Amino acid sequence: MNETRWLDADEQQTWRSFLTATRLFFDRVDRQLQNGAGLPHAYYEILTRLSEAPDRTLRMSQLASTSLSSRSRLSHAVSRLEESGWVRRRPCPTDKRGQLAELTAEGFARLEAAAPGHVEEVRSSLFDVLTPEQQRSLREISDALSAHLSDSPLWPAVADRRQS
Amino acid sequence: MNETRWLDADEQQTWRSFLTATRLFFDRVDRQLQNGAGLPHAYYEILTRLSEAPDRTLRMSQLASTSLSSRSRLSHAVSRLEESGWVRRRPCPTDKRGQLAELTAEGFARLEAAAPGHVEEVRSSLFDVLTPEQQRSLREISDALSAHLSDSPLWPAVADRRQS
DNA sequence: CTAAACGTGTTGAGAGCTCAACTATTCCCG
DNA sequence: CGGGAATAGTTGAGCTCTCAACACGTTTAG
Repeated sequence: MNETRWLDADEQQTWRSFLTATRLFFDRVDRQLQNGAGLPHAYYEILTRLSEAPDRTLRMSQLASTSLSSRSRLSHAVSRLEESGWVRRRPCPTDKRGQLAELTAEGFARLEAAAPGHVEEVRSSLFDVLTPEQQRSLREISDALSAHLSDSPLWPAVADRRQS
Repeated sequence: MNETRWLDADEQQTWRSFLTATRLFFDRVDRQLQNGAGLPHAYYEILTRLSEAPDRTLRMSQLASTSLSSRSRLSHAVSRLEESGWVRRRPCPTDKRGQLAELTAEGFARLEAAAPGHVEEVRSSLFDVLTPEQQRSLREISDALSAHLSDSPLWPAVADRRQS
């Protein structure tokens, strides 16, 4: 291992501020959804991705990657969503290993009911706080990070993790 | 309730990209710490804040607010850290309700051992990916969000939550 | 001075997430 | 074709987090 490239004072500040901002922000989003719709944000995302898919149906693995979930997490989540009746599982006709997850009418209704409160929270806690210029910057920064992080695997490799 | 102010296409993109970036990034940070030091990031932060305090000691409530933790979470966390021997609890001399949390020598050593790997992850996954200009923007954006979010309470009010 | 309100910290139940192990199916290559 | 490797998804244990309820000390107002 080489010498550690420590953070200088400026970087420290940036890092802590970023940490604080994201924690506060996502806490609010999670909480709003939990209070307002009885749904954790991860579940809301799953329902959203399903709602946008053709036939409101996706393979589990597709759903896992688009909703940034591990397979395991998704599996647990869908089980719970199935118990609640928002999602239905069906075997995949073309691949006997596969499973399809389908958003039910009840699930869609639930999502529609939850959406306004959620969007309002995102708008008021994020967009309303930033200037248009800052919004553009945030977009660029996020794109850069996403691009970099999605194709640089952690360590050698991780077993049951993320995407296909 | 008023009409929902939905997100337009541009905002949608920004929002999703932000979501993706932060999820990927914090997943990596968490995982690096978990693998490299056997510590969740929240615990690392607690140890860090203690290490910076006078006598490496803080009141539980102080520690909760500086580490962005709820009281309850902190209480559980400190219990676990105490079992591991990284932290010690002592009654507060000036307020019989209070508790002081103190970082032990072992805890400090653990933190020192964990730090290089953690910093390297933050640097390579965050700072190395952004231009100096983007780093400045990120700082401004984060400051704006933090400022806004820390003094606008959620809903009417929330019981057992965050800071003093 | 006392009673109510408030502040500080803890606890236990319930939920979600991670990790590792496992089953079942499909792919690939000799 | 046959067998090993890769892929799809699930499961259960263990851990952390949240929420609500609680216990106890402190402050404040009548």
